[in-house]
Amino acid sequence: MDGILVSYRLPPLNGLRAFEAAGRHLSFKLAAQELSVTPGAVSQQIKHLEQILGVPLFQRMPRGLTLTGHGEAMLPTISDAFERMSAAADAVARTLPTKALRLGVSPNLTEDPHGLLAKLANTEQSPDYVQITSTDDVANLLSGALDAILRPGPGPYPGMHAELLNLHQAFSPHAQASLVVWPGLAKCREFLKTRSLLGSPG
Amino acid sequence: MDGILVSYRLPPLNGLRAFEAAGRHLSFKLAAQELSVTPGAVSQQIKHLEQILGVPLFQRMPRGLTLTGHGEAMLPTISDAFERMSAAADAVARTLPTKALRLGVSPNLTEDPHGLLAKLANTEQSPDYVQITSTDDVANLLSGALDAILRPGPGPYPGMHAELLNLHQAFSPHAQASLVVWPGLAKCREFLKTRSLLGSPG
DNA sequence: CAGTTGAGTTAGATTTTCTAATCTGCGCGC
DNA sequence: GCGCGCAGATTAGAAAATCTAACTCAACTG
Repeated sequence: MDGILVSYRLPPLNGLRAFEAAGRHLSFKLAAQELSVTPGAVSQQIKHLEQILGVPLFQRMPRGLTLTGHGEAMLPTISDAFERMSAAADAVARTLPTKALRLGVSPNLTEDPHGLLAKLANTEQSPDYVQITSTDDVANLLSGALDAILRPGPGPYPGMHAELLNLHQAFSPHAQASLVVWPGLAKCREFLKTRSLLGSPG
Repeated sequence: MDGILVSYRLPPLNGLRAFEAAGRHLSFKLAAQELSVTPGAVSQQIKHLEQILGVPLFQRMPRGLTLTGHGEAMLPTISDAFERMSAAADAVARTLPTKALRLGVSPNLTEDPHGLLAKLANTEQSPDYVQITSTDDVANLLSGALDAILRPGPGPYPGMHAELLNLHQAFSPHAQASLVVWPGLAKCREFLKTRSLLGSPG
């Protein structure tokens, strides 16, 4: 009958996440891209958060965003808190979700005249520790469906570990490509082996 | 075509919330109580989180819980991050969600022989700044449906601002009651007025 | 002035999350 | 030693949160 339990008040966490991304980009559109949803979803989440808090966080202009004083006051702490959570979770999470590194390769790179992809996928040069999929979509990293992605060009990929490689036997039409992985996987054996199969640091 | 956007990886936030509460209480049941859900929901959320992270966070015994090494490593940082978020949001949130203080009064106190409740609710002594509901349920505070709750007995109400009052014209059968509010509302005008109407510091 | 861009809004679909009921294993008291 | 109670697991189905898709609006662009 006794022992009333309460804890600190917490606004909707997904709304906070949307706020944090939108505040960082100062754009609902970019935030939506980062979160792999539509801008409308971000708009709704943030509107909901603002209703709960009772204060507006953004000043909407027909084109672009500004943080209100409240938003500006809140953003650094929220960003920081998410970063800490992310770091804590990464430190604990199993480094490799499966026994093999699940690698997505950009379709632009699969026009492969030298068969490097095929080698990676099928020959003894590509043992069990790498699984290849033909995809370009960074969302696969975010969702955890893939561990790494190989894409032409240098990036940037803020928040991820990305290495620009000189591909060993050039994938046409690109000589260089970025190998992008979760930061936590940058030192894992499967990643290092795969990297050396693909090329050398550029 | 360019401008790939990624951010830090983040496990399911609601799962983290459940983990944090369960880790603090070392009990799914108490965590569920704190979060105003059933223990089954907590169990599911945490199982999901463990699947995403790829590591177990709790060691389940038929009776009671233990944190695994991973859980123990993660808990302090996660708790800390939630506290920071909560503080940042509280600092920014409007102190009073509506113009009136929405007060819940324990049904145990409504057997009110002296009509103080009625006075509060209906007479000129209770102006527009207080709205009374007959309820006991702390979940109404957590959900934001109410701003304050008056309950017999001393608490404790960890994380909330609670004041033990000697009720002015004793509510039967209790002479003392706790006025429990969100910490952010402890200094607001409507709260102070309502408190003085109810009683004096005990 | 037409075209583009970014944000708001809505209804309906989808997915997530919760509940309620049942099951399991262990400790405790009688 | 043997029910009884307690805490957690599990499930199907219900409920709620969230997302999308389509459209609107306002301002900047050339």
